[in-house]
Amino acid sequence: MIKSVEKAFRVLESMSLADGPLRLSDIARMNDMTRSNAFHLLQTLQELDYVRQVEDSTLYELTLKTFEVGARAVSRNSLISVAHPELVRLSDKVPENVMLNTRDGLMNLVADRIESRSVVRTLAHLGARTPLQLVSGGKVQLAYGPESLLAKVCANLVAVTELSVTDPVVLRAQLAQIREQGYAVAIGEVNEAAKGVSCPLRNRHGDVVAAVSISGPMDRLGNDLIAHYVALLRETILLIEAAWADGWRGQSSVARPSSA
Amino acid sequence: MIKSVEKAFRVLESMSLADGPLRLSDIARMNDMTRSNAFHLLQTLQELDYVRQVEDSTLYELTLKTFEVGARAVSRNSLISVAHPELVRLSDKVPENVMLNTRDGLMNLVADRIESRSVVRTLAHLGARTPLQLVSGGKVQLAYGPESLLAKVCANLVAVTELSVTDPVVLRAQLAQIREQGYAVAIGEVNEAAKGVSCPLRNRHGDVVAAVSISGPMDRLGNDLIAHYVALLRETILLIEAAWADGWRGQSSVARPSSA
DNA sequence: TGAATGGGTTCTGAATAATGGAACAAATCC
DNA sequence: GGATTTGTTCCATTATTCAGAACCCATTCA
Repeated sequence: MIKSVEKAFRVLESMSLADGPLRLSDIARMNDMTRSNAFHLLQTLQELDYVRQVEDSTLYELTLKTFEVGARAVSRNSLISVAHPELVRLSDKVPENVMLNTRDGLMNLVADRIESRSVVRTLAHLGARTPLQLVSGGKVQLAYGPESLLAKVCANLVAVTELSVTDPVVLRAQLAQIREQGYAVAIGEVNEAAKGVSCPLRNRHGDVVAAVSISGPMDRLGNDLIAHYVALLRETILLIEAAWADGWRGQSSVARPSSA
Repeated sequence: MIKSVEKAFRVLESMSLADGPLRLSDIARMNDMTRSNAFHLLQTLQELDYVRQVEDSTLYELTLKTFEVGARAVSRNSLISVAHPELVRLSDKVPENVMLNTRDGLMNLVADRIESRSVVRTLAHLGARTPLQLVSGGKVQLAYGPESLLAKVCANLVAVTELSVTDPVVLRAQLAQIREQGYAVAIGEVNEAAKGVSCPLRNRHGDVVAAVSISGPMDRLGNDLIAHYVALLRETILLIEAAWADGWRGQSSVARPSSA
């Protein structure tokens, strides 16, 4: 573990979590380092164009180079672009957040998200990564995923809220149920007030490669609604799967770079 | 400039540019470092969860943590979510890519993008950052931006293609014209085959804070179409500006975290 | 089959490079 | 207006990083 690299990323991450530009000494304090150390790190990050100082001030802020790099990393995923329009359509029918979840290692990733237009809504951060077993989208992927994956997840179950599953046996039971009913529900396992429903999305070979989910505040996602939402999800997923499969045949597009 | 930090980011970036998992020795070669050096860096990046080894193999690939961090960095931008639906609507009327451009330092950033459904289309990478003076969206932002910004841009003009502006005098003339006509056109300055049209987007105070653009292959964006596209862009922009201004008044939404 | 190549990983010592602390001016607080 | 706090620079010391050699494993080629 190269220490200076670790520190640099700690700085980067703490800046991304803050909600505005930060002062050098705060950054130093947040990460217990000396001011001079933080200064050198920031200097380096600045030269690399990940950080800049806000005009005529000594405050530091992130550039969007992380976004550039990150976007490049997901862009390989053609599923996202195929799914997006259908998610938008689904979002019109439902007063909740609609999300496309994929797997990234042992994490569930919110690969795309259409925000609910409701005034009271839950936050669905695009790009958010959460342990698979704690969210409905992740559970679906676990339920239909290989045993080897599940084994790894079981090896380090950590509780985030009181409702988080921490017992492998319980988890396996949940997954069995999910397979039986064909959808997953997660209730406040990451966060007390939230609830989500997910259904699996498959590729041409029938492997589950993603999950589409609807999530919102617990009190609005009553059990009576679940069946209805599951139906909507399945409808949407069928359309996405069809469009995606088409993509493989119709993939003759001559793509050339562009000018904005 | 902390060397190991610089190297770590070089590794990260080279991996994000590759189109698949890489071998250790290739990563080492690409960045001229010894294998053992590359190994240590990858080891560190792996512990930090930016990199992982693909299952049952020695290949290395990026996790999507960069995406997580990057997405968090842009999420502060409420404009994107407000603009998105309107961009989708615009995209239905035009067989080209539609983009929302903002400024990030001296770079133009593709903050959002709806892909053209045309078979022949240009690539519009979400998250792409390009020098402001080379793309239509950036030119608009320069044209209406402060002199201090322009001065900094002029201080380091670099040519990317033969058509890139490299003379400050020429650039200033272009910007004057843009201000006069109220829109910008860029022709293959980043890339020979591409062309783009952009119009400015303003906040409540009248400052230009972004540009909406339509871009596509040069031969399809004839001069006869420009006027039409400009009209469509202006229409869209008016709607976005209105919705955005509303947001400031209607910003009472109680947001709570969610479960996927 | 067996040698040979190239790859990933581990280890070690040498030397570089990162770091903390002192110092200072500028800014900020009271 | 005096007292902190802050950003930045400098320096010397030491901890850290890094190259290189050595290792094992896989694959290739003879």
